[in-house]
Amino acid sequence: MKIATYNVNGVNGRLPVLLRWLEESAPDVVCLQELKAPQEKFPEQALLDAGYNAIWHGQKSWNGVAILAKGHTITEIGRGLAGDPEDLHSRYIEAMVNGVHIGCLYLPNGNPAPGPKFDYKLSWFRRFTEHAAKLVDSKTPVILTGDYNVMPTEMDVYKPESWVTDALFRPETRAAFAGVMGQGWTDAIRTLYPDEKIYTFWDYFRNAFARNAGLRIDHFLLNKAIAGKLTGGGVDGYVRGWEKTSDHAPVWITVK
DNA sequence: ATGTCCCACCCTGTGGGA
Repeated sequence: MKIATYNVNGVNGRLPVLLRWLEESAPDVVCLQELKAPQEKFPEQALLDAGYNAIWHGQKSWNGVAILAKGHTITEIGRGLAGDPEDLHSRYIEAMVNGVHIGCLYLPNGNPAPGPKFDYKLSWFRRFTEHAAKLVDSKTPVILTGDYNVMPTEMDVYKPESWVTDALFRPETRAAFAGVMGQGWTDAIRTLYPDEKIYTFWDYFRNAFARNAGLRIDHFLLNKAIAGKLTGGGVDGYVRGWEKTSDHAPVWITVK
């Protein structure tokens, strides 16, 4: 089974890019982030025409997450994280697909830091960590994937020294990510490529993609029940070079 | 400090978020 994550940065603005990539990459399951579309403006029919069922949690202007699947039923488990009834952002949705528990997340960016947006990022991270704790030892295979807005280590940043005060790379953020990992999750892409620079995001500014000035911020976390079934993975970086493309590239893994 | 792209509204430009 091939499972992908893709921060599309506007599911309607990027629809031609999304459909072209789905056709070429043919993932079985896709987690999308940054739909930037209200619930009623999700392009359900275009995706059905491409062969993909979908569930989604939309929001006007910002955020928004979706799970797509080809040839499999998507059984929703829930949306949103427990622990803060005031949090109305659409940043989490989870479902069972083909016997795998799939969590699709869009962790807050958190800039500028410090400040209320950074506080929100860390509190969202705490709630996510509590949720992950309940899943790591499950006998059901669990994959938590999406835009974590964290570069876990210096290897994941083209120029670490210029990012140390950024919300995506501050010590508190990296510590929060390490806290989740400490529960026993496997970072699938880093496990497959322990020594390589792997990026999943390149800023629109300053010609970042051409310079390969990238960040690795889209991750797959595998629980113990599925970590041993990982067979491959990669970044569809060529998609980042297309016209009208997202600032993220799709990332995927295969599991047996 | 800058850069670029999305979305929504004040709606053919502007502002917020990333």
